[in-house]
Amino acid sequence: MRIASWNVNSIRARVDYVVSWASASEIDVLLLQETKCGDVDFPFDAFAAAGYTVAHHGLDHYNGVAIASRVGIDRIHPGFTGPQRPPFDEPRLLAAECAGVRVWSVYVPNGRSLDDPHYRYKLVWLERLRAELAATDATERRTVVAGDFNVAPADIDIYDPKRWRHKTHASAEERAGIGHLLDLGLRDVIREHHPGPGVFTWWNYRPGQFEQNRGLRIDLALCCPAIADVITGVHIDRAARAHERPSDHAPVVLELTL
DNA sequence: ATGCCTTATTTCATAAGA
Repeated sequence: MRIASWNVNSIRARVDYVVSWASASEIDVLLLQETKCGDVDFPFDAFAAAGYTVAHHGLDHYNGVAIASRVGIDRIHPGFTGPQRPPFDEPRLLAAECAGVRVWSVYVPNGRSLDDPHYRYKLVWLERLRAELAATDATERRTVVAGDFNVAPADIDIYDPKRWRHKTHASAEERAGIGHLLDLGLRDVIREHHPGPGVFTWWNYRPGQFEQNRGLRIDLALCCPAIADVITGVHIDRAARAHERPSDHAPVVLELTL
């Protein structure tokens, strides 16, 4: 079974490539972030033509998350449990069950800068995600929580840590937010399978950044122990980032044997 | 010190991303 996660930076801008990539890569379950469209504008037909059923949670041209599956999908749950006051009602979280695995597509708020109100929002959002996962016994059942977490968990996840020392994505508070998710018992399987430096999932669009591998590892796949134990490979598909008119994120592919 | 690029919509400008 293959489960992938990809921040596509607008699904409508590159739906043909995303669907063809998923088919060619034999992805069974694809978690998408930043679809940047409302439900009525999501290109369901293009996915259906390739055999994927899609659950989408989007509102307008910001945020938006989806789960595309060719192995069935049910128990779809958008957002946090219960009514949410703005901005916690932004479409950034979607859970569903696919072939016996509970999958979560996650798009953590950016934070913008350490002195911006969005930074505090980001920290609270991460804590709410922790509470949501704890309430659903995420570590007790087959669970994959993947997406764009907008946090580089450690200095090794940044091409130039000094440059990011006082910026969002690298602060101790944000890293603690990720740490609390791991404290639940979830495991960072990208890092487990790729312990060395230079392992990134995002590169700035500016010229040369990708070519020189000046990136960040901010897309994560956090798995319960039962899933983490049966993962046979983790692949960050840099070819997709090298494609014409790409997303600024590369897809992360998990190969597992259930 | 700042912009570089890309997306979308309120388009020849702005907000947001990370």
